[in-house]
Amino acid sequence: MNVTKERTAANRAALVREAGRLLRERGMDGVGVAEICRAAGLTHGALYAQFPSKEALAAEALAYGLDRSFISMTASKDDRRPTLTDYLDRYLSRRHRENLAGGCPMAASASEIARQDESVSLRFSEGFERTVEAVQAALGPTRSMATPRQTALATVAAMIGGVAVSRAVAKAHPRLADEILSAVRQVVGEVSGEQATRKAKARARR
Amino acid sequence: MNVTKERTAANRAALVREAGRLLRERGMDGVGVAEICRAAGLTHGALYAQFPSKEALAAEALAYGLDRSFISMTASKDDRRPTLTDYLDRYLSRRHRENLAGGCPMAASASEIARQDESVSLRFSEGFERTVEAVQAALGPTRSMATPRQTALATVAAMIGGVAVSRAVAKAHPRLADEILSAVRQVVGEVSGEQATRKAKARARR
DNA sequence: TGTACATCAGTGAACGCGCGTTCACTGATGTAC
DNA sequence: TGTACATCAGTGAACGCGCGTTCACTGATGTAC
Repeated sequence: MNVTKERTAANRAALVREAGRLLRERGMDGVGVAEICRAAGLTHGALYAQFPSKEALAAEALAYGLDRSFISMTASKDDRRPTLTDYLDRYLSRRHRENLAGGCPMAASASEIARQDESVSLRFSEGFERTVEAVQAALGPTRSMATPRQTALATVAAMIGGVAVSRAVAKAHPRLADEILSAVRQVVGEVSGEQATRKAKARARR
Repeated sequence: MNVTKERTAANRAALVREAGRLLRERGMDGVGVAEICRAAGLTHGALYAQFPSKEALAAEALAYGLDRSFISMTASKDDRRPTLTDYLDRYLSRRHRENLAGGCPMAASASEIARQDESVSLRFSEGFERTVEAVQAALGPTRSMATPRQTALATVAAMIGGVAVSRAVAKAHPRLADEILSAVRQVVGEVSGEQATRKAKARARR
């Protein structure tokens, strides 16, 4: 070896990290292995010492990105457990919308996953399920006929859809993009039994 | 010319139709101009007599697909105006999820639009706005703090997200895919003030 | 601890391939007379 | 109506290009003695 075990592990981590970033930003066919390897400080041939194919790297990058995004969404705030309000504020924010490269892979790639193979669908499913469970655990009391599970599933689907659609219209209609985020934020907050605060009521009036 | 004006118009229409179908199915980089032209019964060079580039064809195909999808969602049923229930049943159905090629382009391509240029974002925005207006016009009475506009925006975002996410998990977890569709169907129905029927109550219990 | 050598992560040239686009050409259509 | 000819949609070979992957090679690391 011309590198230590530590160096090898660091190189592999860099490949996964940079692949995730670039794939979220440009999509599976929008970025080549050469560029991913360059971003990780390697030449293109190096990839195949660690992964059997670009697709395998993409699957691992997706899993890693889902982990990071989940951790970031559920991270403590001021040393207290984050509430549903925190989840929604973080996810349905302009900041998240503008952070395609570093944001949630589900919002970045939702409609492309259906075209990848099953291993990618599996990683996506795991990330989605985990998020649904976290949201379900944070639900407040609702007057809905739906079960908590149904409410959580619909909430997460709406969050992902909200960010994806907001991004899709952002170039042509930035104001509509903001309107979508705040509408989903408001309606999902109500649906999921978020505690009604003065802030929430003010938001509704916007 | 070696074709009549009628033939030329028919060829152009076939290009737009087949491009839409293939692009929804495989994405912008998943299908080449040669295959699109072949599907339309032409050779690859013919495209450039009608469109300046593949991207221009894709933008027109998106607009055409949005029209078709909108017409199909808002089509009369048994000679009466479709209700919100009809919209939701049609959109959030297994049939729609499985019909990637012929379904709504917003669900098929949501997360890819953000990476295309502004002309594509503009077409998407128009289709989205039109759908939001149709849904808003069909809303029932709600007890929400949200405005009708906000409710409609969130409803359409959730519909798109629901179908996209359901497709993303379908390969690995078909049961979860069904669960997502019916959860979004149930919760969105309540949120948008759908008239509570015996059927809706039965759906809630599922 | 010192020496000999096997390992294998990483290099970079090369592979075949399909991509989007260009272009000289064809020939039936549509038009001018 | 009949004739001459300009038009231009469509053809198919060719273009340069970047893609994912392969492979012979390098050489410092890690290991066996």
